[in-house]
Amino acid sequence: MIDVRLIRNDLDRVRAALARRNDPSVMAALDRASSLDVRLREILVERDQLRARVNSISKDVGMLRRDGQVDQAEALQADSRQLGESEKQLAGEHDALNDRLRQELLVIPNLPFEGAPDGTSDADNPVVKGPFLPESFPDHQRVPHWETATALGILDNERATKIAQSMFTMQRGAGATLARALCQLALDRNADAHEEIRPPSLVSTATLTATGQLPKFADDAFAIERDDLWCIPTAEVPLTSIYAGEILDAADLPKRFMAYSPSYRREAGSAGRDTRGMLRAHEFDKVEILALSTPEQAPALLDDMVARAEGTIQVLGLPYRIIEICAGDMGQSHHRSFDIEVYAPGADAWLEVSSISWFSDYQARRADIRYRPVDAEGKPHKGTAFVHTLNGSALAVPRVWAAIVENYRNANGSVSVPEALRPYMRGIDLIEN
RNA sequence: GGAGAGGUGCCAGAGCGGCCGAAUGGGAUGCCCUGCUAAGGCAUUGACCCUCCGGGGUCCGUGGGUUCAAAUCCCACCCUCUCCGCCA
Repeated sequence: MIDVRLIRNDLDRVRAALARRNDPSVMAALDRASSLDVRLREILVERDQLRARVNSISKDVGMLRRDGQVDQAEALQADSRQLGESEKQLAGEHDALNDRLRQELLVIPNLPFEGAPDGTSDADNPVVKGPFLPESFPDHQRVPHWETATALGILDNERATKIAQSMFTMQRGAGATLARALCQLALDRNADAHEEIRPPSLVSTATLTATGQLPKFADDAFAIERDDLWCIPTAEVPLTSIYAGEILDAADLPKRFMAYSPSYRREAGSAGRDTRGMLRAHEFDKVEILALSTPEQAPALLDDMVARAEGTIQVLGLPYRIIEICAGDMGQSHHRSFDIEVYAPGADAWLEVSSISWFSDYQARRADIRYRPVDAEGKPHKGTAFVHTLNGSALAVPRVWAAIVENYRNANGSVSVPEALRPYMRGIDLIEN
């Protein structure tokens, strides 16, 4: 969430920044938050003054009783009881207002990065690198991966649906091996700078709130209500909260993590879209990279993470482009965001295979992840500050899998295994019937 | 799942309902002493909120309650540890 003091001290700037998101409901929430904050502070001051009086009377009562002056003590107690009543009432009002303010703040999105492009939808996202495409695609690559893969026996979505539900997938044989090889490749390529984590795939409500999915996007997540747990929609969720509620040393930053994990999404708003093949599923595998950093370190880390995701796509030899997300199309928590898209000639579509984002201190404030800042000489400042968080997919398996099946399809219907994956394929370099 | 014990500051650990934001020890930092090292002396050492910058308030696992007053009493929940049960 954004800093309420920013709303208090520089409402115009916040309003201007959020206006770029092009969402009237956000502006309304901002106005409500602003006036709630004003009233909240009035009540806070009043409540604290009452508390101060109760505290000081109570001290006097204690002393009078010790000195045996029971009558005077009881008179003061009667006073204090009265004050206590009004204090209790004010405290209740304060807590109620505070809850309402927090609810408003939780749905107010992050301020977009000043340099992020303007725009209102994905149509306005500029291509900032590429596209890197071959001159043309032969006809044998113009076959959708679900046809090729089903024919080769490496994709069996019919049975996945029987076992679970629609929008679940199942890879078999070399297809399953290929999926796992992609994970292994992505992990190996990022192991130089990241600690590997195997996080929980089910998390608490607090954890899912920290990264921004709750309360606003509850319908997008699978809930295990009996146990008050949620299926993670991405490893970003547990990784971000590793240091929730903790204060880190500046010298330990950046902290960089990578994790393979399954990801679960209800895809509530996308029934019927991209339902074929591997393009959109309720469960998929992904390798995520993530950093906790100082504000100063964040921009360079963002570049580095984009370059890492791009490098993996390059080494797989897939056609791709990089787009920057415009202010009106950014996710709620995002400050600045880039997508890598791979071209799938069979489906004739650009597939988003990686999204790398900088969240400034938005998630860290929700998760309460702080650090002790230091000055130029390395001496600690007074106080603490929130870290910045960044994360992105190092590799999202299903869409890359799909793009490989389409781009590496041979004229006879077989699929070649990209060089970079062969070490992980138990000697399989051609997938055929 | 059953039985028991426990959750206090960076760590360990004390804490009678008021004199407790909290003893004591350790650690860390600064200064002093010391030829160097070891030892020693002194001091500092939590976070957060509001502020008319004088100050005021909150936090002893979390949330409620009792009381003029709660780390301390009561209730619920969470977590940790030990034993038993179950189990990949």
